[in-house]
Amino acid sequence: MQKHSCQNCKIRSVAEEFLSPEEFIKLEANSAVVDFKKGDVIIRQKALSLNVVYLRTGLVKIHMQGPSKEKILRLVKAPSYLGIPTTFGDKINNYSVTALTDTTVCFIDASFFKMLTYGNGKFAYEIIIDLCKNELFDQQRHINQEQKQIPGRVAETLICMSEMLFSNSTFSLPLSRVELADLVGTSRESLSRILSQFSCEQLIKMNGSEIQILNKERLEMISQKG
DNA sequence: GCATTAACCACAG
DNA sequence: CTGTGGTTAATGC
Repeated sequence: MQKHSCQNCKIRSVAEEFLSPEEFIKLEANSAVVDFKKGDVIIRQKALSLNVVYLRTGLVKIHMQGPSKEKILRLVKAPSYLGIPTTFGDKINNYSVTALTDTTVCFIDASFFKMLTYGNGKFAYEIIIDLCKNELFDQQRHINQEQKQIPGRVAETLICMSEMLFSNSTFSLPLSRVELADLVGTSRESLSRILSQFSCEQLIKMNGSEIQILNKERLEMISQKG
């Protein structure tokens, strides 16, 4: 186990700004830093949940095995808490979290994390803010996926990745085609076709996992009208 | 009916 | 693993 100091941590969460020195000492005693490699499962669906995770560095996918196929719910980049809903809301994890890059996380004992929220309103408030933002984001994406056609969903996903994840019009897809399809909510084949279609129309440039957005305006139009 | 959309299958690189 | 072509089912005009 890595040695760590929570109070001196350079990537503390917003909520942690409201912790007292005593709480930091307790947090330190109730948490552990762990490194994961790309592809490692950090939180496993159907496993007992005994901790909350704080993603310190790296990128992960939150995904869920549905009745028929796998669904990627959301990509999350550090820093962020992971697994709060499933730890507070159920004993058993409702979803998995898998590393898309090498990552460093902090496991925090669930009952201790609950104690923190009982005793520190400002800490809890920041956690709630975070959860609410995520819920709004999920609702928005859910309704978009429900009501847009596949080109619109793909365009939206590409723009979202470019803006929210990489802040760059050129980026390296952290997902395979199958995973991207699971994120967009379509088949691998349909996704593949849409991408090559976008590429033909000079909306994007693509080789392998490298994507460059060439015509964002047009992509946004496609995203809008679904 | 006819056109469009998207999933499923098969196969090739 | 990924791209493409053919086929099929559902939906809308």
